[in-house]
Amino acid sequence: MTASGWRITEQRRMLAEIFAKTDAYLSPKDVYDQMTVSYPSVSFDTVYRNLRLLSEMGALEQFYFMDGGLKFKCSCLEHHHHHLICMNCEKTLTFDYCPMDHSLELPGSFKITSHRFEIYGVCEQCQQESAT
Amino acid sequence: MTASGWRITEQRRMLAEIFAKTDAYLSPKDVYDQMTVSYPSVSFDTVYRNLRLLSEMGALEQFYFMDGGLKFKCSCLEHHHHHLICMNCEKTLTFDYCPMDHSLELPGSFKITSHRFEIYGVCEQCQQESAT
DNA sequence: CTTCCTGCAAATCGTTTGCATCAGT
DNA sequence: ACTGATGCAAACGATTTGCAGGAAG
Repeated sequence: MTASGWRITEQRRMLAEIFAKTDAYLSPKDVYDQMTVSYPSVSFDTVYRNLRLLSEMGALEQFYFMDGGLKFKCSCLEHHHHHLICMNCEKTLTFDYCPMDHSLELPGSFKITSHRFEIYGVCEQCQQESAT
Repeated sequence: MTASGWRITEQRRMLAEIFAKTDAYLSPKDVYDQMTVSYPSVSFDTVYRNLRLLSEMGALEQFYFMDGGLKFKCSCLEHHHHHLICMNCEKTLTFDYCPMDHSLELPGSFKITSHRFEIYGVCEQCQQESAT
């Protein structure tokens, strides 16, 4: 997976494992916190460097939340899709509906290059937990 | 406009004018730069304070771009709508289509609280200018 | 053994806060 | 005059950079 020209270090292997295990968006701090559990000596900048490296390689999706906070998520495989994002646990669910597939009536000759569509809310699990 | 309990200062009047004149998203720095032209002594924190104040009052829409950068825009009147955003000049066009009006097939019992839909590209004017 | 990666410390950027002074009412 | 707003400087959090030592190939 990381074997495309880059060295496989323990830190990178650990990073990959963390993202393989979750379908949530993680902030650099989330990742750092998880890393330090089993590897207390990692430094914050190594986390940053490797997150950036992995997202430039395309292994991670990088993304800024509603509140401007930076997050990363495993981008494994994946065709075009959008996300449901739980505001509580920040796990994501994907769905295939894309508003761009529909004939939007857009003002004049605007050249479209990209779009962004996300739905925010509370996932089933978090609803149950908060109901207790 | 600002007369709902707050003092009308020259800085605030100027802020309002800047936003009244444009339909672009402006970063705090954009605003600051425009303010200093005719009022060189404003401070950055006053800009921040008033931007925050005006968006809490609902006069400005606050928003984090694709790149995580904070932006503001006049929210005058306005019913529910979404934006076309020019990546070049950051002006915005609004349109009424909303993907949430359509029956999306979403996974299970996710409780939706909000959504975000934006289209990015290049506006007509910027296309013409770059064509020269 | 060489090169890349790491950890540390310091730099930077955007934003916020505390405080004394100044301006609006 | 009173109170809230401003400007300054310093604090702050998140992210980036330079550099010397350490590990992967």
